[in-house]
Amino acid sequence: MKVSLEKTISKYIDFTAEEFKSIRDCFKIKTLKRREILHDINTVCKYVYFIEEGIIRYFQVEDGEEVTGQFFFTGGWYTDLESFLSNSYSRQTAQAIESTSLLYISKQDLEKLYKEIPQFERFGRLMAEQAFIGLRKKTDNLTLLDAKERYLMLLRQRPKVIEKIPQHYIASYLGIKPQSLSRIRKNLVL
Amino acid sequence: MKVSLEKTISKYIDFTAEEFKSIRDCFKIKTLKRREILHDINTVCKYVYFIEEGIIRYFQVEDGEEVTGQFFFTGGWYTDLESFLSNSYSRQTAQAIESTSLLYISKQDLEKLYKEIPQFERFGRLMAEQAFIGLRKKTDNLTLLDAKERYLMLLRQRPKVIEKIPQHYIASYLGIKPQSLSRIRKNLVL
DNA sequence: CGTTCAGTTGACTAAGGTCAATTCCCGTGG
DNA sequence: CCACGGGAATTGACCTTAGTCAACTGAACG
Repeated sequence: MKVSLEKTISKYIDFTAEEFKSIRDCFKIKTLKRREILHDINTVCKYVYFIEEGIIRYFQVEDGEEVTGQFFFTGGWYTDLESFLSNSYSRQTAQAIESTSLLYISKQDLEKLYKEIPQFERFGRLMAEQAFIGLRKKTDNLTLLDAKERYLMLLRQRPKVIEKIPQHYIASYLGIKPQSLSRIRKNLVL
Repeated sequence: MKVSLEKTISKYIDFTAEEFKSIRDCFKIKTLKRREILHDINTVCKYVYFIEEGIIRYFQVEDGEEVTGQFFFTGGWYTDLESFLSNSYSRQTAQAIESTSLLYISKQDLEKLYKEIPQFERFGRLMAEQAFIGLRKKTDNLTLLDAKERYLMLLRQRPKVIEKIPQHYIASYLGIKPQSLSRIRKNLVL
């Protein structure tokens, strides 16, 4: 089921029907098939994407090997913030894990909303704060837990990742190799 | 040398002299001696701190062992964002590495500024965005590089950390043991 | 169907950890 | 100002966790 942009934003700020209209008018629609690329490494990420339905992952490549950084599900937001803010070339690739429908907004339009709708700046702040807190959770797990504990934490806190995502992507997200994840899972079952 | 709050904020937003007065009036002064605790684990972090001069680190404890998460220098900002925003008990401790003078603002006063000075909300957004990007750099290094590469990256990108911070804190920040860092440094010199 | 790629398993390797002894340095008290 | 005590850093020997390489199985898709 598609998630509504209006409902999602209204959880954070209040706005009138006209205000929402001018918000909604800034977003365009895009759909991706399974495995299609949303934006590629070495290009500037020019948009912020809202996931109406589907799953996006991003990954970086190190020594010829994909390292998955994060998974974003229905109702979530994706951008490469550094590339988006500074117009620098992105060092990550974003890809649909299953067929995905997105709404996306350009930097110009986002800045227009920041100016025109005072509380939208607040929305931007709240999103950035939540993104920071989410990333802190990932970093804390990486620095404080070993591989098995990280897997169990993911299982407990984000079971949807375990259900929906191919195991070799999960392995690289956890900072281990697919073989190691396979062994961890084997030892849990026995 | 102390860094000015006014100059620091004015890099991000414009404000009048009166507006800055009401900003400045929200901050109180605090000084810490070397090794003094700024805020402790299992307490709510009620303030955002601006470092006029000095160095703060925060650490978490796992299996009885301190794991340093980050170092903050003169001109930087510190808070436990998750604890601050949700009034939850902090899982980290912040401590002065050398004698440090701080300005700090409460949540009430910060929210007052967000309401009274429209562009201050923008300042909050920009700070949160920069915090996110900084944390991404740390996380990327942890997931993409091995211990030696992480040390070299730190040496290249933040030499001040290497100069000013005791080595066993740097080790845990890099996700390794002091003995391993000592060996990495030894191998570089030879 | 057959090809391809994900996942599993086994044998071995390597990066970094652990334990312990030693040296070094620096802050504190006499 | 100096001496000393204790934590920081170093080093060696050995261990553990996760990685590597390779073979095999299985499911999915064209």
